[in-house]
This record gives sequence, C-alpha cells and structure tokens, in this order.
Amino acid sequence: MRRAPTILHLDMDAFYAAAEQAAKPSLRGKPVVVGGIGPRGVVATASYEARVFGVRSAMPTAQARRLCPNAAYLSPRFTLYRQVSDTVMELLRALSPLVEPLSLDEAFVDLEAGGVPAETAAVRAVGEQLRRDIKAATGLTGSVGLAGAKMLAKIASEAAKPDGLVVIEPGTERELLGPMPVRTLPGVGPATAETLRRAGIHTVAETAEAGEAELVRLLGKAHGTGLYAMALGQDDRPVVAERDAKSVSVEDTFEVDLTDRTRVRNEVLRLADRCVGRLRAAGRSGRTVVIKVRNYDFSTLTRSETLRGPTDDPAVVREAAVRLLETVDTTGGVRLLGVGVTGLAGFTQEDLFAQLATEREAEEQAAGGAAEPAEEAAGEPEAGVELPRRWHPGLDVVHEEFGAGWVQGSGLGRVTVRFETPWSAPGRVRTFTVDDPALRPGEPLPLLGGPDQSSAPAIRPKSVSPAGEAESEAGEEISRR
DNA sequence: TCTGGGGTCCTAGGACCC
DNA sequence: TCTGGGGTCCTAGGACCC
Repeated sequence: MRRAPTILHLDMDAFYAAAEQAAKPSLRGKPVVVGGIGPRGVVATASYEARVFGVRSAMPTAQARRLCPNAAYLSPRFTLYRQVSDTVMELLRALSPLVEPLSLDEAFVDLEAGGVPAETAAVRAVGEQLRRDIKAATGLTGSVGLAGAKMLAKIASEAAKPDGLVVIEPGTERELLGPMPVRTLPGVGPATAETLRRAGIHTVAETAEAGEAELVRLLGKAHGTGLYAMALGQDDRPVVAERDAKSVSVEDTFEVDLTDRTRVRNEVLRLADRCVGRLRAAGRSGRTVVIKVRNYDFSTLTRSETLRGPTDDPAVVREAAVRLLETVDTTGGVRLLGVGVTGLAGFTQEDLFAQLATEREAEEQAAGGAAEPAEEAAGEPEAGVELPRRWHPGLDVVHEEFGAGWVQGSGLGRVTVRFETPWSAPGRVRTFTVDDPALRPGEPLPLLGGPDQSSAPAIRPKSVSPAGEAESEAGEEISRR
C-alpha cells in the first residue's frame, strides 16, 4: 500500500455505446445498445440513456428490447473501438512507462513510475488533465480513480462514473470500504457472494471480521487469503506493462442448435482455421488444443489434447480438434462450438521435430486423400456463390450518390441507411434493396477531424484514410521516384 | 425470444517420476 | 505382493472479468 494515491485507473464511460453516439449524430442523447443483434445475443454496452430503462451489460438483447424498444440496437464495430482505444492508451503512455491495459476501455497507470510527485494535489491535477486530453482527442469521456493500490483505484473510478474523478486517500480505505457490499471487491462474483451470504457475510467489514481462516475454509486457499487481504484494503499487486497472451480461442453460438454431425464437424474445422489465423497473426504457436461444446441445455464441456510440441499449423489443429470432437456426444443439439490453443510458446518457430512430424502427417493425409474435409463441406455455401450481403445494424456503408452513412436496419429485402458522418448534422434516412449495387460496406470514419476541422488532433486511422489523404500519399510516392 | 466472446486464474485428481 | 511423500504434467471444470 503506497502512502500517496499514485495508482491511476481509467475507465471509459459506456465505451462502445459512447463511441457509436460520437460516430452517429442522430443517436446522441438517445438510448443506444451495442451487442449481439441475433436471437441469442447479449448486451455488451448500454448508453446511460438506455440504462434508465434497466438495460445492463450481459443482459440478453431480447430482454433489453422488451425494456427499451425504442433504443438503437447496434452490432459492435471493434475496428472503431480499437482505433479510439489506441489513441487513449497513447495518452496514458505519455504519463508513465508503466501502463497496464485491462481491455479496450480500461487501464492502470503507475504515476510514481512516471515521475509524478507523490502528492494528492499533483496526481489529481494529472488525472484531470488526462480527462481533458481524452475528451479533446476522442470526443469521449472517461472516469478516473486514484488510490494507493490497484483494487482501490478501480473502486474509485467506479465511484467516479460517469465523467468524474475520485481520489481515495491512503489511510481512509478501511472506513470507506467497510459498509460496501462484498460484491464491490474484485473477484467476488455471484457464486462467491452467495457462499458468503450463507455464512452471514454481506459487507466488506464483515468479510474482514470473519478472519482469514474462516474465509479459506469457505472459499479455498488462494481465494480466501486474497479476499481477506482485499477486505483489509491490502493490495500490493504491481502495475505490469506488457503481459504475453496465454491462450487464443474462437467460438460461435448458433442461432439454431446444430444437430447434423457433418455440419458440426465442418464448423469445428472453420473455427480451427480462424483460431490458427489469430495465432499466426500474433506470431505465436501453441501446444494444447482445446474444443468447447455447449449443448442445447446450456451444459458446457471442454476437451483438450496436448501435442508433442507447439504448432501453428492449421492441419494439425484441425485434426486435433476433430479428434476431440469425436469423444463428445452431440446428438442432443449443439448451441455453441469453440476451438482454442493454449500453452503458447514464446517463440514463433516450431520445434524442428514437431515440424517434421507435421509435414509427414500432411503428406500422409494428402496421399490418403479421398476424404478431405474441405471437399465435403455439405450445407456450406461455396466461396463466392450466393452469400447474401449481411447488413448488420450500425455498420458503415458508402452509397455512390449519397455518400457515407450507416445501416439503421434491414429486412424483407430492404436496407435502411442513415446518411450522416461523425462531424455532420443528424442525417436523413433512405431505403434501398439489399442488393443495390450503388451501396457497399464502408470503413469507420474518424470521430473528430472531419473535412472542416482538419487541424484538430484527430483520430486518423491509417488503414481507413479518407480518399483525399490516400491520394496525396500516393502522389508523394510517385513524386519521390 | 434466456443466457456472447475473449480472456485469466484456481482446484482437483490421476499419471508418472524420483 | 508392503508402502512414503513430493513435484510436475495433463485434463476437466468452474468462477470471474470486461
């Protein structure tokens, strides 16, 4: 526990929903829900206007629609959120070399390591300036917590929401935490809270009074000792800058349960390929392949297999995944399938022996050839054939005549588009047939720095440069030759 | 119209080795 | 034909977080 509140926790306010409101002028001040749009979707983030109606994160979208039928329901656009996140993290790294991102919208910063004087007034000033800088660079608000420990900084930023800053002075934490419900403490979820409730423990103070031995008896060694320390406000975990990922996984929930064995197998093969794609993109390889199966009744199981050496070979992961699938009874219907790789190696190159084995297996497979999975993709549309364009609500589009806009809704062969940009006035709506050739998918536009404010410190993602910028870059390229 | 997708960490039992 | 512990790896499941 530090003697000055030099650990900062930043949490962006209703991040995904706020980014959508910044991008879509017609949604500002209105209820917005970002999450899964399908029949089995859940809410990722609700804007504060939607929270008034009781909409919460992790709630089924169907339930949210009942509570708040007039909200805009949008699919997430991670490209945009990542761009905004990069801008924010950049600002944090200007404060200190020790920045620990927890997600796209949340991070710890060790201000002491950044040379900020260990005094309340100084850290408060840094926090307030950070909030102004974030607002100026992204147009979004974030809340800041400052304390002498990670746990307390996080609790402080929660208390500061929305758009605020809270400092917990070292020495006041026990008094402050005491009356709070145990659920306030990180690591206490529904199951732990229920166990504690049955033991008559409801508040942080009661948790501390229970004593370490009793908590270990109730919750096990690691959780019990950890919770006891937290309840006393003791938390010495350091801010850790970069942590290597330990696993990579992908999963899909299907709109309708899968019953056909061949279809299940094909989905597992697809997931294995996607998983390896992500693994390779990260320059990693892994040794243990895991599959996940969620049944019609939501019961979930995993099966794993550890290979002789790490791999990033799609054929190897596919084969392991299918082998594992064969040990699972899927006759009742499958709601979700997942494929993951763990035991990630710190190096990119495969172990030589594993590589040789892989090549030999591939040769054997090719030689035995007739039943290659890709050839028998029954029920899967072939690439390039028939795939109807899916106009998810919220997606960016460009129309040849009307310019940039976003999909407001689609159905019955029609798609409704609102034509507006982050820096325009609220725009108007037009409807097209879903296969209108003048309409095509677009890229997220920068939230700030539209044509009329080109000097503003804007988010200008390089990957989606507006036409003018791309042309001028190309021009430079040519002129240099 | 019940319950996403991507992660982390912990526990516990059995195998296997010393 | 009786019996020790400890350590590590693997597998499966569960809690929790955003």
